[in-house]
Amino acid sequence: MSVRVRFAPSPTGFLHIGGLRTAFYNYLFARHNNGKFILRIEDTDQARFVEDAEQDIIKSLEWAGMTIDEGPGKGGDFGPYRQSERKDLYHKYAEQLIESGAAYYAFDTVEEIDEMRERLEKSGNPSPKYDSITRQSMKNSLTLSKDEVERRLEAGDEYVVRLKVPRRETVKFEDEIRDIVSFDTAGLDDQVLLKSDGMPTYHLANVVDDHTMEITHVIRGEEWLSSAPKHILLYQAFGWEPPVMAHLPLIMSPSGGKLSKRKAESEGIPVNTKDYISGNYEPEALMNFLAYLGWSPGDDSEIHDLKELCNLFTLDRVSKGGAVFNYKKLMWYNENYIRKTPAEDLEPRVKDLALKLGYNIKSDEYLTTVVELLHERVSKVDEFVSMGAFFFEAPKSYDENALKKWKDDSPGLVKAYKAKIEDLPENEFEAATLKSKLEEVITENEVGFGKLMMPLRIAVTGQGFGPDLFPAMELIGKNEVLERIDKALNEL
RNA sequence: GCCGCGUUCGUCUAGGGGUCUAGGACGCCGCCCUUUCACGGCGGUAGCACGGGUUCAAAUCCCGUACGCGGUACCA
Repeated sequence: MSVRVRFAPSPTGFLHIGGLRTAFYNYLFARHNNGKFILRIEDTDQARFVEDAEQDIIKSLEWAGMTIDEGPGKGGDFGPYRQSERKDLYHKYAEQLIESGAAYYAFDTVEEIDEMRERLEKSGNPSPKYDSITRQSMKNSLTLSKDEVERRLEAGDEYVVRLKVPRRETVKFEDEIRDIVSFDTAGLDDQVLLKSDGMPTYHLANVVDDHTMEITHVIRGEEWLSSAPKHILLYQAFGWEPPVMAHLPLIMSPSGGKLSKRKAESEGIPVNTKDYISGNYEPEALMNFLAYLGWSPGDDSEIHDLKELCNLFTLDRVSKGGAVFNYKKLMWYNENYIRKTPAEDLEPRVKDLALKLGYNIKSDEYLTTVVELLHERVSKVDEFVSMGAFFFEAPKSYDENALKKWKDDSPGLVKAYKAKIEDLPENEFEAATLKSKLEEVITENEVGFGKLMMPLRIAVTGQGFGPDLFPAMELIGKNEVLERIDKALNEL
């Protein structure tokens, strides 16, 4: 049977970085096995539904380099791919379960259940909320007479359909990543399958869809592991063969715990995929990094492109423990990808960014040189226009840290240097000459190279770091450089 | 509380009884290159959670403990 996997997010917000990784593992697995990668939108929670979320998910996957084989907007033989459009199916299967005795109608209101829960907790017997005893005291088709149930249904009373979880049974299954996992049904609630608004819960919809869509492998986050036995029970109740399960380790925050929106942001980690898009991260770098967060190919390699990752990825090499998001390593990947990218591919992107900031770009050649000078120094594309801002406009302020290098003798040295270069003809205002002039000044004044170098850099760029200064000055041009030196001399 | 899952350098990981005085990567530190900033090169720092077994031999297998994480909804 050919491999079919799905990424099944619920459209309750922007695609989270953890969701992106889950999608990616599914994608890699599909491609590795020549299978299909399916997107299914699990929009069964009306209350948390977010209008733009689906588009955000699709855009994010596309940006990350994943192509969807079947899904909303894409089509496929197993649609529709939005659960809200498959309501009839779930009802049909829920009824089937009721007929076979595997599920039942329940008429208790949310309030009544809360009350029951509270009472149980106070009685010091907090654990099973719906064991066979409790359930008998509640209003459902297990305890009510057939006529009464009939009457309530016809009267339009609100009801849910619950799975009748068998008691004192062990549910065992083999997880591709965790081996045998087993649960005792005593700890399982009689899960709601159909909500009173007529929508299915995740559990029903998920099982019905995975089966009807012929999903072969369910690869999802570890937060689903505890629900897996419920799903297994459902497959059994339907008489269906469950798909292979694989529960992925969670991505953790550096301070511990699941990488939540709040935590991530307070730690400076972008949490939504769209933040990586707008933050100008390299998708290949992010995906390479994400692939290695909970998986490794087993050798010492670190850098792989999408195609290689597809070739290398197998579930048996996924690790079990949670993986802490390491932002610095992400940046290392990003840097790597930028260096590998040819300058001419970077140029249009840098141009866009510069234009967005309202910078005036003298010429394409000018931009080419800017990119070349900074190529080995930036770790993210937007740094071409931040670290390299001085290529486009005179420094508006001077970096505080760098200013420590502006000493008492700095103005004198800078003045001396200015005197040496101000009479240079335009066509001799080039890197080698500028450098030799600087050498003259330092020997004449018997000071170290850095004594003049740093102040000069500060004057021209406003920073204490950056690209090779002499070619940079050459590019910026004589008039501008002299103006900047004057400005610094006046202000510092 | 209960249930489940996990635990190798600060972090991501390799390792599946002897080849482990535990390998790689990020980070950090140092040196070299560069009379500037980086890149790069070289080197260093640092880890098998703990306690019991099993075995001639355990990071590797078993059992406990601790700790972490997840779940415990008419949310996914």
